[in-house]
Amino acid sequence: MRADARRNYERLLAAAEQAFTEYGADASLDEIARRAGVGSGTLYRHFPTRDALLEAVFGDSVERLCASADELAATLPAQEALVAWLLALVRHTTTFHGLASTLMACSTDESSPLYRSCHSISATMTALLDRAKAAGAVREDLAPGDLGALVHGIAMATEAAPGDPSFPERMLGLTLDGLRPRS
Amino acid sequence: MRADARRNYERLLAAAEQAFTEYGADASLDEIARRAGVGSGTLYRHFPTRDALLEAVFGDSVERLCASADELAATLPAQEALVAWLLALVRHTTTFHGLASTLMACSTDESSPLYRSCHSISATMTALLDRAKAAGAVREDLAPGDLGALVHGIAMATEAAPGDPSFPERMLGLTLDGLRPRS
DNA sequence: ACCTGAACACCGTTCAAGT
DNA sequence: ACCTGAACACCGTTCAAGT
Repeated sequence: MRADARRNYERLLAAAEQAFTEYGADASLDEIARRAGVGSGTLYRHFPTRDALLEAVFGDSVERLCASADELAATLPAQEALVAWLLALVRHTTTFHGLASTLMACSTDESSPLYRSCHSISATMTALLDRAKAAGAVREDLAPGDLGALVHGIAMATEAAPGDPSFPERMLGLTLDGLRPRS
Repeated sequence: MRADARRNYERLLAAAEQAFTEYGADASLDEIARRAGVGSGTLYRHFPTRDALLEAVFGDSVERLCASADELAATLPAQEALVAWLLALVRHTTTFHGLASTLMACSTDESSPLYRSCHSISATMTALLDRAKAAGAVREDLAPGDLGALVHGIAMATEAAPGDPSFPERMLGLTLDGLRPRS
């Protein structure tokens, strides 16, 4: 990549992260280009869609989040590892408004730039869930997709209930209790 | 109200219901005015905000939904009445895309035209919840606001998972199990 | 090869001019 | 009293013109 192109790419990424944090996932793309000191066409050249830009901004951190599951699995009992990772997932997908619903929407669309991130998330969750099932901590008949939907629902509810830092933990606690095997 | 004003009001209401169903809660207001055969200024005269229009379109059905709780409470055991009504609530708030998050956002904003509907919903839910607690079917420490958040989360997840009619019921089932008192 | 910014089609909202 | 539709400020996206 040419030097000026690379510089513009980096500037766009920084401006996008700032704008997404400030205004949410539907921040104005024009505003992002303006903040980066770049023509709007340049933004579209580097990132053809909003999802491509979101993926560039957040893809790495999603991969790190998924990688962290190995450590949790190695140090914690199955059930605690699952809960801890799901909490981290909710905190991560609520770093800015609208990210949770965006990730939810692309989970079935293989052509989306965010599909890779969605897939990593669901694969990681499934692995932790299987381990929790094997340990008898979660009922066998729980479909990974259903757990994913519940967690995304909690993430979206969290976005609507700001100012209560313990909210995600409490919601996850209430929900996870319902996933225990019947005694 | 003048005869032509009333006619325009009715036309706007019909066009809005159609557009909301077709395009979701963020349907173009301009398009709604056009469908109603009315200038855009007329729409704003009758409904100063999008929320005012949403309230006019859906307020009555929310009141009917809340009124139906009495019948459920009279004919069903406490736990079943709660579950049945929550399912009806989810089905109602997912009649078109974006309604659930709109209702969620206005639950704390007393100045919103939708606040009345929000309040009716939470009051009805609290009554059914208290009855379920009294019957020993739900744990005493469950805050009504937390149950509301979970249900809204399920509604938003439902919007993102179309084509599975049993989805809301399954999600509610999973969640409600977790709300049982510990044995 | 890459960038710029004008151009286009849209949207929400307001308001002067009409009846 | 009520309505209309032009006007304004925005937005996403494209593309001819520049370097």
